[in-house]
Amino acid sequence: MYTISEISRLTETTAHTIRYYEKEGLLFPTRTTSGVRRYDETQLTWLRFVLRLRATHMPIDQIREYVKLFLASSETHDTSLERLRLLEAHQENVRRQLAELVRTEQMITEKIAVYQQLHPAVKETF
Amino acid sequence: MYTISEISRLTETTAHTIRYYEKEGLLFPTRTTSGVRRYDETQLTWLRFVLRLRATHMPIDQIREYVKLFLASSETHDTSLERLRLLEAHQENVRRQLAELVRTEQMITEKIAVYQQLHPAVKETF
DNA sequence: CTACAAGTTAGAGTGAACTCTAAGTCAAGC
DNA sequence: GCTTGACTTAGAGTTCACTCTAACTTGTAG
Repeated sequence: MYTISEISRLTETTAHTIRYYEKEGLLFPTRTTSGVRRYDETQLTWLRFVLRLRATHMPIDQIREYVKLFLASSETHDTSLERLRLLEAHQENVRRQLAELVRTEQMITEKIAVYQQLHPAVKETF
Repeated sequence: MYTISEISRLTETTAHTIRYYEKEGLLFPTRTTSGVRRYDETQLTWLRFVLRLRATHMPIDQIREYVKLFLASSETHDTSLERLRLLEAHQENVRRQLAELVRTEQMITEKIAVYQQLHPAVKETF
């Protein structure tokens, strides 16, 4: 079981942010009798997953939605299909971002090539 | 020469945002005698470049820095090397984002595969 | 000439995601 | 027992990038 500072160090995320995520309904650490947060491996793995989703610009609202579906799932009401849909939607998003980045990377590379030649005849357009 | 609404349509950007970019020192349209903005092809091309940089999360501050260097460049003081450095820095950034996205895309694809199997033996961990 | 669409401005407001503050509690080592 | 440092909270503040408002002026079609 980890304290917040250990989790903070392990994920390179400030304790502030980790508490913020909890307040936003993304994390559920257990507490000691005196109210101190304790995180197990499952929570650590989950936080790492969340950070990955955040790094690829999935809004906190949507991540919370995913968590709520997970917690709401039961024998009588299976939410796995809805969670699958959420993941697929984000996958689509990630792929769009990828396409955008690839195009921009090419554009920058071309521009850099122009600068590197520094051929006086090359007309700079910003 | 285009009006702001034409530029807005051509770049799928609101006129509000285009004016905002001008206030932030990214755009320099000419003006009619009565003060109405007019954009030429160069400005259109440049705006498209800016939007590309923004779509890949280059901060407005850095884009402005690039513009300032461009405008400051002269026979006596060539800023092309500094501009090259800025572009290289952003290229590095774009590549980091790319790596992040590729990793996350793989992770989501794996997770989706798990959901799609819906094998009861598969232990879900969020 | 008039209507009205489209332009202008300064500056206020918004939303997302943190980020920090202040005031306090608690656990461990000396 | 005392100090130190890590933890707790509610809530305020910050940053970024827009986004909008209100009051006004200008361009154009009928």
